[in-house]
Amino acid sequence: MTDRAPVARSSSGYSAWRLISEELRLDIDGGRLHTGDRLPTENVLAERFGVNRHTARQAIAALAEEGLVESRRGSGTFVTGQAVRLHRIGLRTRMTTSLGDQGPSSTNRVLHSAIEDAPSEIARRLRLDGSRAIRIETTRSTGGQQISVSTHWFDLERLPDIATTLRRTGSVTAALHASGIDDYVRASTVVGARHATATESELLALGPGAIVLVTEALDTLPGGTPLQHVVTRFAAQRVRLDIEHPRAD
Amino acid sequence: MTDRAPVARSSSGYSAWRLISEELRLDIDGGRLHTGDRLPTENVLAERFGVNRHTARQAIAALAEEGLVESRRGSGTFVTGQAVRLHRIGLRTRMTTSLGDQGPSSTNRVLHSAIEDAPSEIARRLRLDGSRAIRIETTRSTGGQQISVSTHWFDLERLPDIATTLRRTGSVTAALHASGIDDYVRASTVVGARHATATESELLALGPGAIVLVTEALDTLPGGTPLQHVVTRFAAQRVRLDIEHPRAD
DNA sequence: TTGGGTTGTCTAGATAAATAGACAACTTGA
DNA sequence: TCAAGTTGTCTATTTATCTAGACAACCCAA
Repeated sequence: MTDRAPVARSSSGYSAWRLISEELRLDIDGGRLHTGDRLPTENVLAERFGVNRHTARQAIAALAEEGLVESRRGSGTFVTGQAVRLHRIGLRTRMTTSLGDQGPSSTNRVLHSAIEDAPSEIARRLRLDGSRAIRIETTRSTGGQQISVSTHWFDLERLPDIATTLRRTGSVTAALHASGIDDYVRASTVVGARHATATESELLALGPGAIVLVTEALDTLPGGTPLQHVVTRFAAQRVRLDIEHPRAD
Repeated sequence: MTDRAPVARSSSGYSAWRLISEELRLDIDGGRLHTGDRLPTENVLAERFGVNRHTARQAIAALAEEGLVESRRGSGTFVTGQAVRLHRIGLRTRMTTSLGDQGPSSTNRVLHSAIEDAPSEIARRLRLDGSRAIRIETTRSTGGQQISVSTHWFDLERLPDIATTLRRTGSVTAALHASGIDDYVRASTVVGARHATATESELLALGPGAIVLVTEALDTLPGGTPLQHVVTRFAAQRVRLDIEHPRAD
């Protein structure tokens, strides 16, 4: 249960109710408050965080709007539960399978594709040698919830049809298969976190200023030939990344 | 360079200048603005984000206070650069080595240790079977920058002296070695992201509302016997997690 | 040297967020 | 049934943030 110092709000750029709602969210998906539990009363929260009851109410209202809690007049505010999904990251990371066993009906959608010159860093990783690249923007949602948005980069010469097949199949694995690639592996993954941009907030149905987990990864053929550079932004409030540690048996 | 829609700030709980400074930070550590580059002028930024020049100034001031940019009267505001550190996560993840090759003088410090009943979920993962646990809070900093805070859980019966040896050596690996454990491996790692709590912000010298990357991991003996459950919160603005993908050769 | 463009600083006013208090509507358990 | 405790709603006030305009201090290139 939340039991921390009053919210420090000396002009941090964050309103008091936002800071409080984030603390409460922590208690909920940190496991200190379970589905069905009653939150502390508005008066208790107000006192605990050193704010007025109305401010505490606004924090609760924000969580209620997300469907995380539900207030009932006369009796209190209750955790309605939330599903944090696990996305597995490992040697054979594939979007389509990693979330599939948890949620129902999940869909990939291609938003946009274009032929461009890749930024130098990406061109280097894909070993483009001056050839152009295909950039594809996709989103993924499962169980009615937006999970992630991705930017994929492919070598235009090596995979000229990847955009159309990806648009048709909705799966990178299937699209690569259609291009004669039966297997690929994850060569590197770097994880960071930051605030969502306005565009990301819209695509992922997040409040502005919400947090995204950012993975930047390179997929290659088993031999090491680079295939895909992909940057994925996950809605941090809905996803945890589960990292695979293969045993060196 | 930032070229996005005006900041949507319809009572999001985030002030306009904070949203703008986060967008600018993105341009900087996303590689669109390099060290030495000049930011757009205050008037341009104000127009681009649809705010008053004073609001744009406040966004810049926040970045300047972090040392990310530097304003020079008459000529403009320039990126002073920033070091994002890579923390490697893999089968043999150890704090002491993973950041060591990048930065100079890095130190681990034990803040607190106590003998407690572990939360049920952690007790299960450590297979405590009713025995008590040792909880140890540590911080890590390198090159004068606070990197992370961790909460470690150990089995009291199995490792009764871990707190004192950890306090003396400053290294989990060394402390385990002193208890006769020469090797251990990372069994699982789950990564998430959220806003920092007030305590974390203080320990990591972050502004309130800053973001932490949270890893929750289990270390075991090579045979699978659980040793340590550890939750680490990294300052997201200073750290990226670099995930190891061992090749199945 | 000069003029245009940049950041720094000041004043004032408008808008939004937080505080303060009161009371109604409702639930629950004694 | 009743009393205590809870959330919902309203008004008013204070405080913080954002806007608006003006001008000084400074840099730099023509």
